[in-house]
Amino acid sequence: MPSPPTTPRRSCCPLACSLDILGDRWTLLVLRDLFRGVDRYSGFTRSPEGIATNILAQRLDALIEHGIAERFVPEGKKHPRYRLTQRGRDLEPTLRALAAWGLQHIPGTEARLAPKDG
Amino acid sequence: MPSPPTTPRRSCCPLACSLDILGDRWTLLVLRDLFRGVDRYSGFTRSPEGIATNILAQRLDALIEHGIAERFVPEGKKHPRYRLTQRGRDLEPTLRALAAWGLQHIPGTEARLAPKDG
DNA sequence: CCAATTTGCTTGCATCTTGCAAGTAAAAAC
DNA sequence: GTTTTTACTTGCAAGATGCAAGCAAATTGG
Repeated sequence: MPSPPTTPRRSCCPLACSLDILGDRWTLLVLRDLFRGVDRYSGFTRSPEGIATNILAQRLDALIEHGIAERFVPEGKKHPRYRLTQRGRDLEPTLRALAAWGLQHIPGTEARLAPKDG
Repeated sequence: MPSPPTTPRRSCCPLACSLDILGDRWTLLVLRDLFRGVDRYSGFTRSPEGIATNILAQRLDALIEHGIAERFVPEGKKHPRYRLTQRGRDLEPTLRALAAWGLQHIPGTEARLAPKDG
């Protein structure tokens, strides 16, 4: 469920609205990690970009609030895990398109997000 | 020609590098306008999101610096115009994917970027 | 079972980025 | 040739980000 718009939206343009949610330097990287199977807080912090923990906490909360990811606690454990929802998985084409562009146009980039399988 | 990385890149991940260039709330909206055929400074400011002029100038400069857009002056005119380069046009799949996601998942959004034609 | 380590955060603060409102000189329109 | 528009720049307040600590609960190791 997308809660009522937290950030007042700038327009009804779907691109603008998407950017209200995803348009910053970190959110899509957290998404990328989720796609790769990272599911624990400490996992995200180990990615090479080195996200600060306060930013990470904030981004995870926002992703959950927007229904893109969810928190869950595995049987018999206490530490929470994170996973994508369907809404989050639907962002795969976006991530692939962006990554493909980077790979093609930015020298020195290397593919990591698996081409077809995870 | 991509000039030597202006912003020190956070990693060699193509997604991260793309986000170093495009990952903010305005850049992709300027791109959207360019795709729609907006080619003048004042045109961008009339989009419903209402970009501030200092941000616009900054973003246009960055897009040009990264070879995504270019400035040109039409015959007999003095005021500059802007257009996408091939590198910029290659971002179309990304814009479409993001817009499609917004359209599908964010209530109250309306399509504008033409489905096939411009 | 108990000590040591890891995890999942929060807090504080300096710095960078945004947003808003004016201001301006050159260009274009009338 | 006077009015309007255009394409910016500047200044400043407010918000976001980055970094380093700090901390209690959870997990690991012996």
